[in-house]
Amino acid sequence: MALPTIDDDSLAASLFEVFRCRGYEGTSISLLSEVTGLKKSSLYHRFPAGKDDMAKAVVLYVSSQLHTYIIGPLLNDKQVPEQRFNTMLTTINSFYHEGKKNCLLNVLSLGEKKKEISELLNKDYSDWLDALIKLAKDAGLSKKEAKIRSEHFLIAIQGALVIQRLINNSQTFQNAMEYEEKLFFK
Amino acid sequence: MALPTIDDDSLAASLFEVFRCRGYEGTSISLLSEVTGLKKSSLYHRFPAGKDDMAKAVVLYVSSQLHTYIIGPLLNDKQVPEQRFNTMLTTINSFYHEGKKNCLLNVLSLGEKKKEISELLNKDYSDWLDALIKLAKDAGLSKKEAKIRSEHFLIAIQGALVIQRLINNSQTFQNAMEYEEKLFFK
DNA sequence: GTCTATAAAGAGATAGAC
DNA sequence: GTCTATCTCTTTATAGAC
Repeated sequence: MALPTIDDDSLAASLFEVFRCRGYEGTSISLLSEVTGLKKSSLYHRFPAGKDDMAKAVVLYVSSQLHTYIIGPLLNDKQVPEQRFNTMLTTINSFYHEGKKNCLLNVLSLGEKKKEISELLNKDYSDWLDALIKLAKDAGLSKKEAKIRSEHFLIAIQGALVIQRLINNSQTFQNAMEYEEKLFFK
Repeated sequence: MALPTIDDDSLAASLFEVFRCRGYEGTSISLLSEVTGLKKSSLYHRFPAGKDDMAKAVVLYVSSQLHTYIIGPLLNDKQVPEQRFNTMLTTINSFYHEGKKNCLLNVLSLGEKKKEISELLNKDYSDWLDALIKLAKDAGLSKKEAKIRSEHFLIAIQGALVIQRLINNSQTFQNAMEYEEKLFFK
C-alpha cells in the first residue's frame, strides 16, 4: 500500500529548500512544481491560499525543526551549558550546510511583509533567544549580560551567513561560529 | 535652461531605494517607473541591458558612496583610529537609516547570481574590510587580530540589519553597533 | 489527490512617434 | 530623451476530468 503522494513533511522540506535559496519573490509556483514533482494545481489543492500558504507551511516546518533540534537541546538541563552550546553549533552547522544555505529569518523577512509570516518568524527568533539567555544564565552570566551575548550570537549567525554567501568562502561561517563560542563564554 | 530629465545620480539613488527594500526579484520595472517618474521605455533607454543594468548602476552608485563616505574617512591618517571608527558608525547609522533599511550586500546577493553584480559587491566588501584592517593595525592590533575583528564587525553589521528587520525593533542596530565598537578596540 | 487545460494579470522588453 | 502602444513570456491561480 504505497503512498500515492508525498507526505506533508517531505513536501514542506522540498518547498523549504527552494524558498531558502531564492527568497519569497524569487520562488515561482512552476519551480516548486518541478522540485516537488507535483503539478501546480496539486500544490494549490494542498495549499488553497496559494503561495503565501506554501511559505507559511515552510515557516511552520522550520519552526518545528528549530524547536526539536536546537531549542529543545539548548534547554536540556542534564548537560552543562558549554556542552549544550557546542551541540547547537554542530546542529546549526549542519542545518545551514556549513553556511552555504540561507536562513529563512533573513530571506522571508524581505520585501512586502506578509504579517502572519513575519509574526511566526519573530516568534521563532524570540524562542531561540530566550533559550540562549537561559543557557547563558545557567553558565553564570548576569541577566543583562546573558541577554546581550545571546542577541549578539544570533546576530553573528545571520551576519556570517550573509557574508559567506557574498564572498563565497566556505570557511567564513564556521570560523565565525568558533569565534562567537569563545566570546559567549568569555 | 532647466534640466529636462532627472540626472544619473538622482536616478540611481531612486532605483537604489527600491532595490534595497525589495531585493532584485521583488523589484519590478513598473515600480521603478512609478518611483522615478520615468516611463518604462525611458528607463530602458537609459539602461539598454534592462533590469540587470539598473541593478548594476545601483551597485556602482552605492560603491561610490561607500568609498567616499566610509572607506575614505576610515583611511584618513589625520585622525586617531578611535575617531575614525566613530565617524564610520555615525555614517553607517545614517546610511542604513538607523538600521531600518537593508544593505545591498545582503539583498542583491540572494537568488540566481548575476556574476558581474556579485563581483562588484564582493569588491566593495573587500575594500571595506581592508580599510578596517588597516585601521585596526593602526590601533595597535596584530595583523591576525586586526583581520578577525574587522571581519567580525562587518558580520555584525549585516546580522544586526537582518535581526532589526525581523523583530522590527528600532534600537537593535544602534545597540549592536555600540557593543561592537567596544569589542573592536578592547 | 493529481492531472490537463486555461484564464487573467503582471513581468521584462521593444517599436516608433514626438 | 521621453512618451504611447504593444509584444511576448511568465506569473499566480482556477475549472473540471479522472
